[in-house]
Amino acid sequence: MNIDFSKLLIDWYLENKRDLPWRKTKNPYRIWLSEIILQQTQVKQGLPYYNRFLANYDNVYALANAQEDDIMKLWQGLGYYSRARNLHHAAKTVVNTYNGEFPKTYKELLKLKGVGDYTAAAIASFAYNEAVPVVDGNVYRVISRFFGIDIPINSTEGQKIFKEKAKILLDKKRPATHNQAIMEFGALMCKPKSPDCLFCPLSSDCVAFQQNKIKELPVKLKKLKRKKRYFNYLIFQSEDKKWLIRQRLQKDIWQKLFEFPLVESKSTVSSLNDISHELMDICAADGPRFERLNQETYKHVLTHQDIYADFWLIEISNFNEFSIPEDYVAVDSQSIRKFAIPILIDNFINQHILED
DNA sequence: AAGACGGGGTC
DNA sequence: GACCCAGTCTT
Repeated sequence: MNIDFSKLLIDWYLENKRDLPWRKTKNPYRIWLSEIILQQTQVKQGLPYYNRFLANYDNVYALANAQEDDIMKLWQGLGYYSRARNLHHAAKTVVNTYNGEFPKTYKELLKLKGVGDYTAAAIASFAYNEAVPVVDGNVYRVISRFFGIDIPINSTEGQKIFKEKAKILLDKKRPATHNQAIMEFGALMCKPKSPDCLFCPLSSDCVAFQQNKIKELPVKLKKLKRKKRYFNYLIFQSEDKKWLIRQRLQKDIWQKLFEFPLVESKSTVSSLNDISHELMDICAADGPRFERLNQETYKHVLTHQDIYADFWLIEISNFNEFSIPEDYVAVDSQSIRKFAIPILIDNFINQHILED
């Protein structure tokens, strides 16, 4: 049965697989890079980032020697920015601790920052053909449906059950191909919505298909408390059209990205009188002119929060007249492009050409 | 064991 | 609006 399952999967895979660059190499650096980028990210979204990273950082030494801010800039727009920070950290580990050679086993790979259970198994099997099963969202779905398992895939018990199952199913003779196959199968055939069961090579033995439970499986616990946050960005603009930005360093969203001076409020505010900021005290004590630049409040949706953002213009003669704290950087419409910024800010800049 | 962490795509 | 995506780390 295991052999049948894997053989059918692999036969299907060899006929139907997509042509993806990280499948053409055994280079652990490239495989690792692709796996980090593809965490919680669709191939279509990650592919251009993979190519850009490789064009800029051809090998682990180049990446380890890079400036973190440059890596963040290259990562801009991909989300889950801890991946980029951990990527850099792990690159330095490989260079400094492993003498530039990637660890060659699942167990050792697991020690790298940002490399968890899935990614360690992916690298170990793809690059070194180690017989360890990958268990990602696709694998959970395929196994859940094929065996008709309705234990929640994101429960502790579910994780254990599905990982055991994946291990039993693995074709130990060709783990790399098997792992690629089951994930590709989940991505292209056994999709979350409207899977192609009529063309599925496994449908005759698929419990979910036979019992008409495709729509019910897999089961997933949903526990998402969303909160609303209200951001008021202050665009301090000098007469020579420069703006102040600052890096986010607190333990919060967008860590290490840059943004305009920010005041968070309990709800949307109708004027700047309702908020205060250190820079307003420093630069604009005598009631400066200000206006709201955006017509509609921006709504930016994240996993755990909805952000409502307004942008306020505060015109200043010249930053040199004031003692601006050192963590602020003055940029113009060109130089701000060098900094990693959240997509929300990027959208705003693109929609409001604040130049002449 | 539960929360936090982005942005894009689909239905 | 709800769900999903080649998950991991922190608390």
